[in-house]
Amino acid sequence: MVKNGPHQEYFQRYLGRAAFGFKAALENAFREAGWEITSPQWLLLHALKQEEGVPQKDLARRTLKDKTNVARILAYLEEMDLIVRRKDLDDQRCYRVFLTPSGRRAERELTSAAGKTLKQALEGIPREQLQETMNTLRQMHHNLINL
Amino acid sequence: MVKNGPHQEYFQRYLGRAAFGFKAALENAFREAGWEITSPQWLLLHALKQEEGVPQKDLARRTLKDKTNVARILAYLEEMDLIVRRKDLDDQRCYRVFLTPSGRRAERELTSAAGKTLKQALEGIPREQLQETMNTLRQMHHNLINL
DNA sequence: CTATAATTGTTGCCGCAGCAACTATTAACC
DNA sequence: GGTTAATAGTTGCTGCGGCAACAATTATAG
Repeated sequence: MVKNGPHQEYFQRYLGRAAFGFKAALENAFREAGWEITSPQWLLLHALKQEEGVPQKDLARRTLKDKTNVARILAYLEEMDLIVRRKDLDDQRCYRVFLTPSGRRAERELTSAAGKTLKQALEGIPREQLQETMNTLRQMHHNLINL
Repeated sequence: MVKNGPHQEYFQRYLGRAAFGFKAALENAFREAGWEITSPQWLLLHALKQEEGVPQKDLARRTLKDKTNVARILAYLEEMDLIVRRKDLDDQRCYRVFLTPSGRRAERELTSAAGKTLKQALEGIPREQLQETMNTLRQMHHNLINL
């Protein structure tokens, strides 16, 4: 505790700054690409691209978001004509969510911009060090879920 | 891009989960310690402990928060009797923010709980790997600020 | 000394996020 | 078949976070 204390406090700070800074950089890149889209909105579009026609519940599970939240973000995306929600005829409780053509275009361009941003963020970091870092983050997440 | 793409996408996911999971674990630990305090609120208390009597502007800079946000969080903390704001007599524009006795006690107990939580989160991760990870996160943040 | 500019903090608006309570629909049980 | 339980989604409330506009105070320029 005495030996590790200071290191740990720095760790916490760096983790927060990296995560937060990346989110900001993402939204800047999106804006420069001509899309006024937030990072949570993009995450939903991205999840939707990988599995279209699913009910909101599944999107929530995939993106680790609250179902309430997913509903509201989808409402925004629907206003922007990036997605559509259609009632499932077999189960009238749930919607089936689809990308519109412009939603598909948005997802493609935004994902491309996100890829470039991530590449810039990781510039100058050796491959093995990156792998090591991912192991750390994964272990950390694993430690936290049983808590 | 083709070779690093998948790694990078995982990186992004792990970073988000680690940061997010830690925040949740923090607030659980706070609750178990008997304090209904959020992690941003604790960060402000912690910053205040290190430098008391400063105007809100300085707290905002130190915690990387918007001044608007600091004002609102301080309002909550003041309602809970953890801090007090007194007008600076020399410069009537700004307040001087102080911890109350129970605020000082809260900061001590919360910081202790946070230290334990961080220790648990980093359990089983070798020292050098942790150092390497911190270097990565620091480099990442550095890459991002000029963007 | 006065007019302008910079600063400190607040308010309003929007968006993300979690929780609890609610409606509507489907499933399960007897 | 009809009551009960489970599920999908929405609404309300609260708190974090950023941005723009604003009032009040101080600093600066002429």
